[in-house]
Order: sequence, then C-alpha cells, then structure tokens
Amino acid sequence: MADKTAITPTRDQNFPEWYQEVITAADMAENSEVRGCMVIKPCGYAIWEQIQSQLDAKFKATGHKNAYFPLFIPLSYLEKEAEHVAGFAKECAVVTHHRLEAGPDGKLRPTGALTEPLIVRPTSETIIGAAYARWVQSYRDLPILLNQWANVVRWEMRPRLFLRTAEFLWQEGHTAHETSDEAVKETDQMLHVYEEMAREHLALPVYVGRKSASERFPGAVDTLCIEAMVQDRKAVQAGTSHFLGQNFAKAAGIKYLSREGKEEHAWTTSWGVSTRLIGTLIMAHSDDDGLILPPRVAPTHVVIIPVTPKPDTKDAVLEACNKLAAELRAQKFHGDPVRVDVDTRDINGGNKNWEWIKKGVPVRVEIGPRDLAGGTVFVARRDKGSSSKTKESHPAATFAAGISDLLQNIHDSIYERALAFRNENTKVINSKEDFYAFFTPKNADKPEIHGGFALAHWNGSADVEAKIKEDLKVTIRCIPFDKTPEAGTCIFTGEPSQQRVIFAKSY
RNA sequence: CGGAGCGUAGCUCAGCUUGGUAGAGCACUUGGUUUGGGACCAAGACGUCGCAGGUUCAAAUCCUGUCGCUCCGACCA
Repeated sequence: MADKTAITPTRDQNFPEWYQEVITAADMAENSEVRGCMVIKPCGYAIWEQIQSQLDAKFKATGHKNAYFPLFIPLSYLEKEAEHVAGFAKECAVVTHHRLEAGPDGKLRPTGALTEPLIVRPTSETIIGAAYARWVQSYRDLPILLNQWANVVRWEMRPRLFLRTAEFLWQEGHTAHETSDEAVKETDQMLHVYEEMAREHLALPVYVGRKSASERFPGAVDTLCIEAMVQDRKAVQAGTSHFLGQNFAKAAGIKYLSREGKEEHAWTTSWGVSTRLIGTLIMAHSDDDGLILPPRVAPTHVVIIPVTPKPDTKDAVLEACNKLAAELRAQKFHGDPVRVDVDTRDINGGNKNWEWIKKGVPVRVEIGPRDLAGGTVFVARRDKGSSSKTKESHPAATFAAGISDLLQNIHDSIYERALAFRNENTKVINSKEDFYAFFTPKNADKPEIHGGFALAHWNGSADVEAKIKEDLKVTIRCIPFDKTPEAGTCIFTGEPSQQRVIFAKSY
C-alpha cells in the first residue's frame, strides 16, 4: 500500500490521462454533454475566483476599470480587419435565428432568421473597437483603459479540460492610446503583470518574450507572451499582451483630434489570460497523488482533520480543532485571512486524508488525543509528497503564528522545483542534428516524455519555422527578452542570427 | 474534414466468436465491528445493453441503418 499512487496512470505512464485523472480526483471539472464545453465544479471554480480577484486588484492598481461588452457581435464587425478574419473565422459559433417553433413532429426548430447573423465573441477587439470609436473624439478622451471578465467561444476540434475548451472564461483588457509609445508601454506593463502573477501567485516560472510573426495574434503588430513549461516538458502559452498598432483603430474608426488639431487614429492594445492558467497550474505542479496548489490561489490553505478514535475524547479533540482554526483565521497571508477548513465529516480517516491530498490543499493538520496530551499538532505539507513519513509534529501553541511563513515556504519550494525542472529541460542547441534528436521520441508508437525547451539560433524566416513545425511539431514559443542578444548562425540555414529563440512542443 | 477504436449500472469494464433469466470490481444506502495513512462483515438499491429497423420461438450477442463519444491527423489560447 505504501507505494500506491492516488492517481493512475502516473505521469510517466501516460501524461494526458494522468492530467484528466487529477482533475477528476480533485473534483475540479467535468466534460459536459456539449462537446468541448466543461462544467467547472466548485473546487475548480474557487481557484479561478482566487486568480480573478488577485489579478483584478493588479489591473485596478495599474489604472484599469472593468466594463462589460456584448456576447454577440455583428458578423460584419469581424470582416473589418483582414488578418483578424483569417485568424478566427474558422472557429466561430454563428447565431442565425432568434426563435423556436414546434414543428409538425412536435420537435422545436429555429425560425425567425436574423437579417444579419451574429457571432458569439471569440474575442472582443471588434465590438469594443466600435464602442471606442463612439467614445473618442479628442486626445482628451484618451487613454481608455478597460478590462472585462467574460466567457468567449472558439469552436475547437480537440478540446481538453481547462487547456482548450470551446467555451472558456478569461479576462480581456482593451486600451486605446494617443501615441504608439504609450500603447507599447501598456503592452509591456501588462505582460509584466502577468509574469508577476505567474511567479508570485501561481508559483510558475515563465519565459517572457515576443512571438514570431507566424505565431502573432491575428491583426496585431506585436504579440508578447509568457510561456510556462509543464511536466511533460511541453510549453503552455499562459498569457498574452498585444500591441495592435493602429490596425483595429483603422478598422473600427477610432479617431481623435490631436493636440495639433489633426485627425489621428488611436493606438490600441489587448491582453488576456484564461482558465487555461488552471490547466497550466495542474500540469506544472501536481504529482502522482494528485493536485498540488500554490498557497496563494488555494481555496483552502489549511485543512484540519480531527482524529477521534475514541468517543470519550471526541469533544475535546473537536474543541482543539476549532480553537486552532480560529487562531489560524486570525492570521494573514499576503494580506488575506488564512483560509481554513475543519473536516468533521464522519468518514474513515484514511480516506479523508487522501481526499485532501488529491485536492492539493497546501497544509494538512491532524489533531488527535495524543496531540492534546502533548500540546502538539501533526502537520503535513502537500508539496513534500504524500508519504506519512514527511509529517511533522509541531507545538500547538506556536503553530498559528508561523502559518504565513509556512505557506510562503511552500510557495517558494513549489516555485523552485518548477524552476529547476524547467532549467534542467532547457538546452542550448547548436546543430540541426542535435535539434532533431532532442525533439524525436525514442519510441515512435508510444512516445515517452521527451524534448523540452531548445535555445537555438534562427534566421528569422517563416519558411524555416513552417518546416520545423511540419517535421517535429515544434514551434517557436518566444523570442525571449531576458536572454542577452548573442550573434550566431542559424542552425537550420547557416545564415547569421542575432539571438537564440525558444523552440518547444506546445499545448 | 480524413484514419482507427468504442457505446452494457454513477465509474472502469467482462459477457458477443458459438443467440437461451443482465454480470464483476469500485462507488452508493442501511446496520454492526473498526479508526494516528486508502478498513472489515452483512444486507440493500441501481440497467429500455446508444437508437431504429430486420432475422429468429428467442437478440447485449447475428444483419442493416443511424446517432454519439474517444484517440490519431489538419486547426488553435
């Protein structure tokens, strides 16, 4: 029993299936009867609420306000920006009717065809652009700094819970500025907000960089991104920030009279993160016993499990549990009260323990009669694995006072582990042969976990990118900012290159 | 939209080749014994065998059609 894992298969045996099982075991979400859509259950949604409230505070702190724009977008709006059309047309849900009538067979059928079909927003640049065009007349009306929390629909062929679903939750920031420079600064600023969120809240080390032209958001001049590595060594684009230049302003007619009295088009940006962050979190941190949550986004920081083997000590144990819960709740972690559950359910203690392990709660505290006698609490850290050997006895009197430090310590250890993993699997590659070897699985039928991030020189050609994608399913994840430019030669063509870029397989 | 596979209890699946009363494990309910890491015993509830036709005395099983799902490709945050 000792070496049994809570999740089967393990990560090594079958990573995709392990991922699904972690979600099921933690009761986070399930597939809905509508293909590609998911039901986010309370345990999953609570994580989103944490992400949402913490990010929202950062948006407010950088001068943004929230608003809400319509779900339905006139079809003609999408047509206004050519690249945008090409990017999204293939995955749009289209609304063509507005009424149902019972047919002769008693079944409902759509009637009342719309004169202009509506699309369900895949993203909102066009409809927000139309609003901004109405709102902006003068340079005095700029900047506009708005964000919306919304759902969007992209009709995906191959859905995966949290990572890629037909409908997903996200936030999309949309700003309009007087100058290019100001919009570029906004794009950088929001990327930085995402990077900070990933590092400090999600314990995710990310590469920050720029997308190559072929990976750019449709219609953008420049797309910046944060890229995370998960445990099968693939990349996940965890957030994006786009400098849209004047492309959408021209398409939507966002014009203003400048300080010089000339009519100008505004400069716009957009930026977003989605419920995909939850999928990234799961794949980056969890182990073969289930979810591991970084404390800042964990809906529950500490679960207290009363151990009540004998009825005569039960009341005293429960009292001690409630007392500790109150002490913990009085403590703060990054400004918020510590979130504590006391699990008093009358079920087998072992099962109870495993349930919380699978849900990824950072700290489990057991209190039983022996602890009462000794003035101790028995503490298990989720990030240290599930073995009972890692549990430690702490003095009950001082435990609550140290909880914030303990949670921060857990956060740091999760981050460090993810960082070490990423660094181990990021290789500097200097030849085409090494590159192909790095990304080719040894077992073609059932590929093992292989590859990682490759830092290689590239001549900037889209044809080379396309060829690599075709051969290996490997793409340029980003041109990283934090690597100092280094002259070299493209490993594919031998042509000069200014910088190494990050190649990887991706979700 | 191509290629493959699968639809049987809440879940995972057996049964189908060779037609004959609908099965197992897990989960669930009740009672009891347990309880410091996934407990045990007993009793119980749960099914239009994806759907529609056909063959047959008889279909989960054979035939035809149909719908859905999963995986692999193409596409994507």
